[in-house]
Amino acid sequence: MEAVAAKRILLVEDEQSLAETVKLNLELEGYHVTLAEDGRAALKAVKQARFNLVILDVMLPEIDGFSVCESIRLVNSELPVLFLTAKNSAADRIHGLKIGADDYLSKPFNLEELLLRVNNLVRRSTRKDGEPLSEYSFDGYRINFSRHEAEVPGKGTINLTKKEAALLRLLVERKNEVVSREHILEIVWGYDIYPSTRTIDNYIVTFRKYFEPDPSRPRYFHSVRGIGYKFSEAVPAG
Amino acid sequence: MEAVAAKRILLVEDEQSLAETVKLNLELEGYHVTLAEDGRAALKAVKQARFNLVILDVMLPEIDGFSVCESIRLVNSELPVLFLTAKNSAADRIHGLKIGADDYLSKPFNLEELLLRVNNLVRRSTRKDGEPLSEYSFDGYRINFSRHEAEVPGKGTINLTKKEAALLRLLVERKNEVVSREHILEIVWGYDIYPSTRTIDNYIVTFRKYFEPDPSRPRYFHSVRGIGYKFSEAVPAG
DNA sequence: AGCGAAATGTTAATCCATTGTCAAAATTCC
DNA sequence: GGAATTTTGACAATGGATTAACATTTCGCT
Repeated sequence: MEAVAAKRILLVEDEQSLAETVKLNLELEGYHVTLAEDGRAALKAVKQARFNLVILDVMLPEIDGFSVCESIRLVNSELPVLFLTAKNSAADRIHGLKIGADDYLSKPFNLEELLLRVNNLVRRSTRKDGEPLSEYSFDGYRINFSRHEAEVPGKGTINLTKKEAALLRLLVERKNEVVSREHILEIVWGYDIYPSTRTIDNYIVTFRKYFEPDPSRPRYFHSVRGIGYKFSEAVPAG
Repeated sequence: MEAVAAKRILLVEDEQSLAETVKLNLELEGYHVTLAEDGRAALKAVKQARFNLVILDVMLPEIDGFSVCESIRLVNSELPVLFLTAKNSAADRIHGLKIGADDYLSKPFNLEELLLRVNNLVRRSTRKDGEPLSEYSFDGYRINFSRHEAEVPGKGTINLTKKEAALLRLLVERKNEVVSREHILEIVWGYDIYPSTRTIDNYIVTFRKYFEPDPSRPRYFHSVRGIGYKFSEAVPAG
């Protein structure tokens, strides 16, 4: 039985004592909490590490919480954001929700309520999607993830290694979507492992060798610069 | 192009006029709304049909909302539940959240806020694999942010780069509003990067090439002199 | 109206971070 | 210990982001 990795929360709050209280309580709930004291630090943190939730104060030095949320949303639409703020007019709440917040709690807040709402958001966002794919076919190729095999017309059967199978499955399960390098690391490698970014590319190279008729002009395994990779079933050749 | 099935909401509220108002507004948002006037009817409805969200009043004849929620949770732990109620003590909210509510809004509530929270809950819970979390369509164009693609009738599919996607998204999210150059720089580029303002124009040029039938006479990407840019869905041609 | 300044449109060229590639090193697994 | 697998590091190649330069439009001003 493997231990479940602690969910990670980015807490953005400049008020020292409040931040400490919240952090402590979240940690008691089993979360791993990173603290950022202003908007700039928050954006930096989001770029560098992977979080399951961001708790954002609105009134921050430097960059306000709303802007931080907007910036996050342009790049990452999945990451749940919870606003925690003294601004409590309906207009503020609506603004927050409109720019992509998932919840909005106003100060002074009840700690237990915060924890419950946090649990909700984290639970919802980390829920597994359906059955893991065990087999997948496209254009005559056939991949069997549980057996770690791939059949390639003309080439015969290829044995996939563990990591190959894991990464391939991830890309196929998210077919047509761009999967970010961060996400790949999170899922295939795990949170606290940081292999050099060359590592991922190497697997892509391998996949291209396996599946691409012309590896230098990929039809299936596309790279999206600055973000990650995308597996897509080929479109009819032009 | 397949039509997306309307999301289904079960609204449990005994107060006639309020129920009607909420129902109407949810329907305007494109939801299919079923109304139940008491807890018993609510439970029956949940058994008979599939819903994407339940909006529950707490004070109900026959069976109160809390009990309804608990019953639902015994059978279905996924179905999002939103409480909508006059009971607004912290204790009530906590109780609601504890027994499995996903959100808790107290009367009197702001209608827009309700709609936003409903959207949130439904969107997150109905996301299936491969379904984009964020897509935007207008006039036959289709922009898919999770794929970083735009479909243009007649031209096929265009790949969007990182910055293109970010800026496009910002403009689209603010459709019909003017977004200032300063704001664009802040949100898309960040706070310590100052590219020449020509840079933004270049992206606009690109967008016009992608989307405008006649790039020199923009219908979608308008510049507002001295301020910034505005994306607007085309109005009927004059 | 006509002029000039300022803002925006447009193109092409440059720069540089990201990715492709491969061989060698490190690690893991029998 | 030896084979398979994974990771790293060096270098090349690529393509997206940015800028510079020039064209055009807009708008205030007389």
